[in-house]
Amino acid sequence: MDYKTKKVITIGVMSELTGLSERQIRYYEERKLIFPDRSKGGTRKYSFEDVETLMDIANHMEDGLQTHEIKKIQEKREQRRLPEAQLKEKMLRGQLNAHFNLRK
Amino acid sequence: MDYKTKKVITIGVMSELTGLSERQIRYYEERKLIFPDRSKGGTRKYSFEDVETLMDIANHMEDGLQTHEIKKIQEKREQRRLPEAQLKEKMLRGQLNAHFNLRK
DNA sequence: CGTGTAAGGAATTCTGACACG
DNA sequence: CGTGTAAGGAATTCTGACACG
Repeated sequence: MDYKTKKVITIGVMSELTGLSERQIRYYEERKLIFPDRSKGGTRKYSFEDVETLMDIANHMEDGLQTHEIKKIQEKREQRRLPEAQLKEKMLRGQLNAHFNLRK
Repeated sequence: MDYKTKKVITIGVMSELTGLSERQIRYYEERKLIFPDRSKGGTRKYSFEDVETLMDIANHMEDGLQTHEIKKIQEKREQRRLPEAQLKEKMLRGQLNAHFNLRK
């Protein structure tokens, strides 16, 4: 529906758009920083929003950050974007997970 | 720059987005109704604006119009979209072409 | 840790043509 | 006229691995 979030871009085009190598783009996916869709055949599909995310990642990498640090930043950004109710629910789930993980 | 006009979509995705076959999409290009970019390798790249254009074409085809009729409609639409100055210039060029074609 | 690369295979796309109508 | 299809080839993408560091 939305031009911004519709996943339609191949990794080759993404590479041109962001200046990153395909290797880098796939690696950031492995590190859970980017989440492409897949075609039936298995080829990755990205959105324009993903282009912005990748350029953001590229900037952070230039600053010498590690992928897990960038992941943290993304999570905080996501929290700030959430409404109150959802945020509380999310935090509660996190506490529950921590609780049960400790008891295991 | 613009999500709407940037050519980044492959023909396979276009086919899914519009419901048209790749054969149909290529044919409309042959009839000068749609103008994809090409990658270095030669694969077609479309924009979201092209998606809208194709769906418009699909509607006209359902109405039983022929491709050259749809082409005419596109040209009129393009004229309406042009500012005065450009329009006059365009018409003048057309007259000049007609003139020289006649004298050939 | 982050990225390049060669390897082999699979998915995707391309063109020109034949077919039908 | 508009579209399907089989054909052969080329471009694109995929994964897992080795390398460097």
